[in-house]
Amino acid sequence: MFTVKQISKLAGVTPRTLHHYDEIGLLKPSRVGDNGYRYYGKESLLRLQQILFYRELDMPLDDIRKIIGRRDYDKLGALQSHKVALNKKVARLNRLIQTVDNTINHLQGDNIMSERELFKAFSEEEQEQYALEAEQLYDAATVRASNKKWKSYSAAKRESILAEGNTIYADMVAAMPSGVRSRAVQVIVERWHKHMEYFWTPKLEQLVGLANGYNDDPRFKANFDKIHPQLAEFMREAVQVYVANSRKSGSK
Amino acid sequence: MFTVKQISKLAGVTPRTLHHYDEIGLLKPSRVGDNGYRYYGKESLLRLQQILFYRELDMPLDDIRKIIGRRDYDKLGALQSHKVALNKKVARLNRLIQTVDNTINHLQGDNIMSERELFKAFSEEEQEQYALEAEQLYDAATVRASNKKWKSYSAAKRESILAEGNTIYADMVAAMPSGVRSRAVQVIVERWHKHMEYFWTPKLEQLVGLANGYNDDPRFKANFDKIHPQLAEFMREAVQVYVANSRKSGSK
DNA sequence: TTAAACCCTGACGTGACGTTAATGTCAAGG
DNA sequence: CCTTGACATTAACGTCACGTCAGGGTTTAA
Repeated sequence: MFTVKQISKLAGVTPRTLHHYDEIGLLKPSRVGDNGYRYYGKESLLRLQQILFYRELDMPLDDIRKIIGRRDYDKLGALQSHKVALNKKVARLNRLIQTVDNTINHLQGDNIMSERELFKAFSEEEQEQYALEAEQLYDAATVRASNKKWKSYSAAKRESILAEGNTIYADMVAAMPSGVRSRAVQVIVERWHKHMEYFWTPKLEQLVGLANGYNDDPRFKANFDKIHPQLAEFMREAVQVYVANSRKSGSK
Repeated sequence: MFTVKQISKLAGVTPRTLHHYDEIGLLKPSRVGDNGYRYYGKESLLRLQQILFYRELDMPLDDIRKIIGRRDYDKLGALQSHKVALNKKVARLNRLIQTVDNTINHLQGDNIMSERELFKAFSEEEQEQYALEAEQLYDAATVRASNKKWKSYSAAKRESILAEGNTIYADMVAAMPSGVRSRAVQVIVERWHKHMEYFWTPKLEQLVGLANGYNDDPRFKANFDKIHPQLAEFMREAVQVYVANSRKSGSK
């Protein structure tokens, strides 16, 4: 059993916040002493953690109460979606950072920025339009086929394939400054294209969908962010250029 | 010249917000028509962008006004620090994501979590306490010496040193799952120790300070986060173990 | 037994707008 | 010229998540 002060220290909130949460019925103490003191148990801790996650995503306390108050409330599912939401926040912040960079260059006269560009990272919108596309790409059949191919390799082979992948992404990060259209980057995209065939043999258009998936699908995005916060986004643009070019030269 | 509605669409704020900013003298229109209409010019856009960046970092509007109102206000410098602050936010979110993962495992019974762990990503604290130490480490003399040594290398040599560094950090990320005390990690720390001598020859204790610097100094931290969001923190712990062990075996 | 450190309940304050109301302005089409 | 609809204005009260007193009781360690 913890007192308000103890909880407040643990969770980084003030006692007043706990009073407030009690008042509005969001987090009631497990037990109230005869002296009126609030005592919280371990379940309260877990519930408070959930509340803080939702609050982190700017949800009104009233809505939070409604959600975690439902008797069929699914803790695990909620945590999964917290992760997705937090990843989106990270993506947004990364776009903001990109905008800061652009603005710095803009002020130094190195590039020009339209009015829209100045703010495009702030306004949400224009996200998720690729969601359907990605959904379609990662359908059950594709995933099954891809898994099968992967499992057919020896452990050593798998190691070396993963290593090759890491090298490609590392090279890509190194080449980022030269821009998505640069020869250097496009050569790496080609290596990446070849590399993908260890998993499945994508058609040219599917490459774009795959690169979109790197951005939209949290499973991938998180891993890419570890390498470089702008890598997924950069890859998407680079692959678009690559596919556009390949089509031109390939179809004549 | 833009009207309130136009600005609001561009920047993703409501007209009411612009009214409010006018009221409190944070962002006044470039011109007010005879009809009382507010008209904003391009300078206003840039100023609004700055305001939104500060707001993104949860700064009170009153403070924002004071800062950008100063006549020696440095736009570029501000943007630089926006970047640092945004990167800190990203790092925090990554820690939160890590906590979500841990909690998921915890609920599935795969690991146990202390009360502190449940919340450690929320509470800020335990950042920056090494600030002084780091300050001391990066004093002018050290930095000068380090720069001098670095400049004495040929361009090719520098390239290869940087590459070696990248390899070490990549290997470190790969070895993270085995824990800070594992043989694998400690061997890599030793390689890192050797590697550092290209820059200067740190005394054993200074290694700890250096690794702390990776966490505390935003210049380094941002770069480490690009490789892996927990790398800087992991290095700090690993180096502490390394130094403790070296002292034991070295001094007998 | 006394001080320090904790607890309680009101109740009002605050910051950044949202919302509503009542009213004026402008551009386009009939 | 007149209407209509989308814009603009000011004024003023509402909201949300607490912060901040004020006034008073309780617990613990010296």
